[in-house]
Amino acid sequence: MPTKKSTIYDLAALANVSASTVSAVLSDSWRERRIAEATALKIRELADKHLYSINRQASGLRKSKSGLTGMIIPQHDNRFFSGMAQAFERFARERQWHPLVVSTLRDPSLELETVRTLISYRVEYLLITGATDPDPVSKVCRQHGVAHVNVDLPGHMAASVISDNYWGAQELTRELIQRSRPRRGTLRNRAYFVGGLSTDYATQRRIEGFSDVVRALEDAFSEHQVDACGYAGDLAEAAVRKLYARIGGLPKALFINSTIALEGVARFLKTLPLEELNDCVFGCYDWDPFASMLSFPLVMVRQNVDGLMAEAFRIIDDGSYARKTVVEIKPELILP
Amino acid sequence: MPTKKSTIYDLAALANVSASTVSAVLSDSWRERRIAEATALKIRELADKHLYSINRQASGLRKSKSGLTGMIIPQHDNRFFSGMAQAFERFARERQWHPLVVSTLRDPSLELETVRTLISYRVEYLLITGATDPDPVSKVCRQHGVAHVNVDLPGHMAASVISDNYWGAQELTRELIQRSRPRRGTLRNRAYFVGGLSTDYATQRRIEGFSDVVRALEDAFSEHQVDACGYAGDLAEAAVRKLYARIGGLPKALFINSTIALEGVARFLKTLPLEELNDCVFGCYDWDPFASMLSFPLVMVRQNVDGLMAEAFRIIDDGSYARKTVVEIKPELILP
DNA sequence: GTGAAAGCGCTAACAC
DNA sequence: GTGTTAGCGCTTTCAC
Repeated sequence: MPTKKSTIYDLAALANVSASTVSAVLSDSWRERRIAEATALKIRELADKHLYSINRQASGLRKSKSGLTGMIIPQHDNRFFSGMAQAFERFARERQWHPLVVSTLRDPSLELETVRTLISYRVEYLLITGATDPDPVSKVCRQHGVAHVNVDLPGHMAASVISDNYWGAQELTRELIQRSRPRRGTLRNRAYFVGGLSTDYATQRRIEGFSDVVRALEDAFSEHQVDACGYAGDLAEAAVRKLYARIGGLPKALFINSTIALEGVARFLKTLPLEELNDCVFGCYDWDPFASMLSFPLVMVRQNVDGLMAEAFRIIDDGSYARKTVVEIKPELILP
Repeated sequence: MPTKKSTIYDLAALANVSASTVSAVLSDSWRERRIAEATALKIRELADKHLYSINRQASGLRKSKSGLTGMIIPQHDNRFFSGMAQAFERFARERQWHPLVVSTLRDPSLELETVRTLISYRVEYLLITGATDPDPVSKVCRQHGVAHVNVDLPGHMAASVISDNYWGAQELTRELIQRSRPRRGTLRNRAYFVGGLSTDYATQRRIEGFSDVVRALEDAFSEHQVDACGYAGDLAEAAVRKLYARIGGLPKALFINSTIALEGVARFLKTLPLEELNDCVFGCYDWDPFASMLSFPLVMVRQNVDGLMAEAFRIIDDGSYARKTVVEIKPELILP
């Protein structure tokens, strides 16, 4: 078992050729160099026999290319972002790039640090996905000439590909209101929005979509119909409990802004009798296979993970990443 | 905006010192070299001003170290593996290693190819997680002297850290049988196992745990109580539908071998009246927050992601990865 | 306290 | 058809 790694020089010595010949054979430039078939074969054999593995640190250094392409995401353990990671790998592999996915835990300083690290490894492209603070990250990338695209959350310094949150929220709200039945009591005869953070761009757009549709289809809209209580399940649970107490029961429709919020809401709903649940229409922005099987009917919005990635790669492919465009990709409504 | 990257030579020229001085200042060996505080400060300033970013291809090449540590997983978009990825990153960061997570799609040839690529980038450690065929991968790692541990699925050529599937299946089965109520009809008065692949080590162990407990607590056990129909939801759905037809209703207890199988089973169960569901006890090996909120009560097994990773890193830390030990980590039973 | 120089493993221009 | 050579950007030994 050879413990010391073999290099092209070792192979060159064994084959009685020079290192450049070995290099040419082992990359794919050997046809142009018109190297003898026999020489090539011999070198290939030796490489196999001696378990040669190219040192990409060396070849990357020499070529000023790493072959690496990176993506940062907030977290791996999340349906949406792990789906994005999966799609990212597929698109990267199609292009023979080596994908690197790293999570940055919604921490702006970790986002920056991670991107700096990726740059020090000389990644050639970078997808900034769901970054809390995309612009400083973008700045670092630009300064180092790294092609990059913002995904999911838009920035002001590079092209962005995001979900069409406004449209998705409008569709969901329309569906909820159409499915709902009139209720006694002004307060309960309304649609309500719960979850997310109003500092968050995506949440803002969804609230806009929600309120615009409510204003259009119903007689009135009040600020009290929106509670951007945060993303955590516990917060959403508390928010809905409070709402229930305030308006004296469930409203006719409830827009829940993320599956994580839905987890909390569902915990509260489990404490209520079934008849009450069947009198309210629930909607969730984001999709989960099990959520669609809960005991109450639920309209869900599924983001177009593939569409987002395809567009991000299209932008990188055609070199338009420096243009500060924002492309919005429509999500899909999933009926119960 | 400086488009050309600056090197230690550029900084050296600007600071009127040599490249080796810059290098010492920018790594952390400058105290030992007793470099003047003033020199160090000046160099730091220049580095910041000129956006210096170390070239890790070069430094790695020189030091024969990459600072990289890799993990392969079957897929990102899976609760268990994405949880593993998240934990992996945490443990790697604690050690100042740079984590690389790549998915290999349960494809043995992609597993090999990916590991070869990671090795060509000179990763220093490797976690082989859920690999379909761990031994060839292990072989490549050994040949190149890369420290590695099998995780989730065991191999024969390196240390392995896996879930205690036998124990978990026993616990789950015991719980199911204890919670179940006797049924009329021999066939329906039994516990059944559905999902997974019998070629898969984890499934085998779970079937052993299941059948051993059934034999111990019930009068009899038959091969017909087990249907390792595959992992896909559709297959599990069909399997349960067939079982339902064969035994004339739901059994008294059902062991579902993965959340993905549960998705399919739940689709079938939704077509049945609630009373029928409440007469059967359901168990799922693997955990999902929404699954625990389905309309029928469900006992779940949650694998100890943190425990698995902690053990894998312990093995790497203490250098015992070459010993072919198999460590089993107990999962946790989640009652409805 | 700092500089000079060698070399990590590879590629590519040029030579013959 | 293949060899020679000069770096890519960094670290580290040795020198003073």
